[in-house]
Amino acid sequence: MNILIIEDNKDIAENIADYFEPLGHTLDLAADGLTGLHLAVTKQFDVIILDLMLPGMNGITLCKKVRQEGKINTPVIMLTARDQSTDKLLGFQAGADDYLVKPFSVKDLEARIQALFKRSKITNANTSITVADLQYNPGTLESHRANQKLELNPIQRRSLEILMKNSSRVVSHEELKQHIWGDILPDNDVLRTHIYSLRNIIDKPFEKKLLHTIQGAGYRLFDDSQPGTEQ
Amino acid sequence: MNILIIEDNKDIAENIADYFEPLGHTLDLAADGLTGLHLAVTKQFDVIILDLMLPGMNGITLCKKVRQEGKINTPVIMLTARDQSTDKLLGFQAGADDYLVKPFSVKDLEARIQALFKRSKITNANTSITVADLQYNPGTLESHRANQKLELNPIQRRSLEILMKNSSRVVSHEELKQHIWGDILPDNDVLRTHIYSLRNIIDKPFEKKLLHTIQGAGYRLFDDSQPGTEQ
DNA sequence: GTGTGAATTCACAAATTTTTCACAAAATAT
DNA sequence: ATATTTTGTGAAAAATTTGTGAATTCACAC
Repeated sequence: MNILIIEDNKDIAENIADYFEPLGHTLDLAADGLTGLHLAVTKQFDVIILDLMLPGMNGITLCKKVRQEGKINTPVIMLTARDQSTDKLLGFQAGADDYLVKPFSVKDLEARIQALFKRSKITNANTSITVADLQYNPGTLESHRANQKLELNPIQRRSLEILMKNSSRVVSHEELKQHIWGDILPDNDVLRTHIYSLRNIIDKPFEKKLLHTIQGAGYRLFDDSQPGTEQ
Repeated sequence: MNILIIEDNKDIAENIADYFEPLGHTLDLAADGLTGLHLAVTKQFDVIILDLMLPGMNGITLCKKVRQEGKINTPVIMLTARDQSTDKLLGFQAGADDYLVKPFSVKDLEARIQALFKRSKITNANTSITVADLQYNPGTLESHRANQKLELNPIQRRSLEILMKNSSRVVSHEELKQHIWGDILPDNDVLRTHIYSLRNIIDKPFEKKLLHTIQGAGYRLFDDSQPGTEQ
C-alpha cells in the first residue's frame, strides 16, 4: 500500500514509517504543507495521513485543496494534537475521512487504515476507468478495449491500473516501479520489458496507440487525437 | 428499515432516533451490551449500530458473539470515540462492516447505512444469492447447484459465502483468509487446499466452471460465458 | 483412551509469470 | 555528424504461483 505522511514532527513520522515499512508498505514523507499538497496531487496514494498543524499550510486548508482538485478521493486520516472540538467538524467538512488524536498507537492507525481501505474498496468496486476505448475495472481487475477482453498478468494489470488512474499526467518510471514492486525495485530493464508486453496487448492490435513514452520522464496513457481530453 | 442501536449515551441514541424515525424506520434501543446482544439475536434487523464502549459487554465482544451465532449477518456499524484505542479493531475487521468516529453527523450515518443496506439487502432476507445456477442462502446456510444440494463444511461454506457476496469483484487471498479465520491467519497452502476442495464440490461435477483464479490477485466467482453479467 | 472426520501440512506437478540479456532503433547531447 | 543515452524488441532462463492429492495432525464425541 502507498501511504503519504504529511507531518512536521520527525519523531511521529519516523515512528509511523518504522512500523509500516517492514509491513511492506511504501511511505512518502512530507514535513510541510506545500510539499505535502504537491505530492498528494502528483502521485497516487492509497491513504494520506495528515497532521492538522503544519508549517506552510494547515491541514484543513490542504485537505480542502486536495478535494477541490476533484480527482482525488484518496482517504485522508487527520491527526490532531489534542481535544479541540471545533477541529473535528472542520476536518470532516474539509473532506477528511477519519481522525486520530495524538498520542495514538501505530496499531490504532493501522486499524483505521485497514477500515478505510476496506470501505473505499467497496465503494470503488463498480466504477471502471476509461481512456478512449480502453477500460479498466479495479473491482474485477478486468480490462477491455473496443469491447474485447484483454488478458493481463499481474504486473501488466498493476501497470495499467496506475496509468489509467493517472492518465491526466505523466507517470514517472520511479513511481510506476514503486507501485508495482514496493521498495525492492528491480533493474530498469524489467520495467521496459513489461511496458513492452503491456503495449503488445493494449495497443498493438489496435489502430490508435494510447500508451505514450515521454522520453526522460515516464509514460502516459492518453488519446492524442483528442486534444480536449489531453489538457 | 429495522435498526438496532446499542449505545449507552442517551443523547446520541436519541439524536439518531430523532433523525431516523421520521423517515419511517423502526428503531430499537439498547443501552447496554447484554440487552443489545439479546435483541440482536432474537429479532431481525437490517442494520446494527453498535457503540464500542458499553456497560456490560464491550462492542467488540458483542460483535464477535453475534457473528459466532453464524446465522446473523446483519451489517454492523461501529461507533468509536475519536480518542479511543481501536487497535483491537484489527483482529475483528472480519466482523464489523464499517465504523464511524464520534462525533459524526447523522447524515453521515445515513449514508453509511444506505451503502451497507444496499449491499446486504440481497444477502439478508430469504432471498438467496445466485451466480449462474449456483445458489447460496445466507439464512439457511444452504447451497445448491442445478437444484442439487451441496454439502459443505464450515470453511467451505464461509469461503463460498464471501465469494458469492462479492461475486462482482475479485476477492483477494488476504480477504478470504480474514473472513474465514479472523485474526490468526494460517499458511497460504491451507487456503489453496480449501479452494481445491471447494472446487471439487461446486465445480467439478458440473460442466461450467464458476470459481476462477485471478493469478496474483485472488479468486472470483462468476459465469464467464455471460459477458453481460460480468460487466 | 479410541475412533472419526475435518483441517492442515507437505511434496510434487503444471501453469504462468518475471527476469535476464543481447541487440536494434530512436532520441538527445556534444 | 558522431557519440551517448534512452527506449524498444524478443527469446530464453529463472522464479513464483497455483493445482493436486496423499499423509499427518488435530479436535472432539464416545
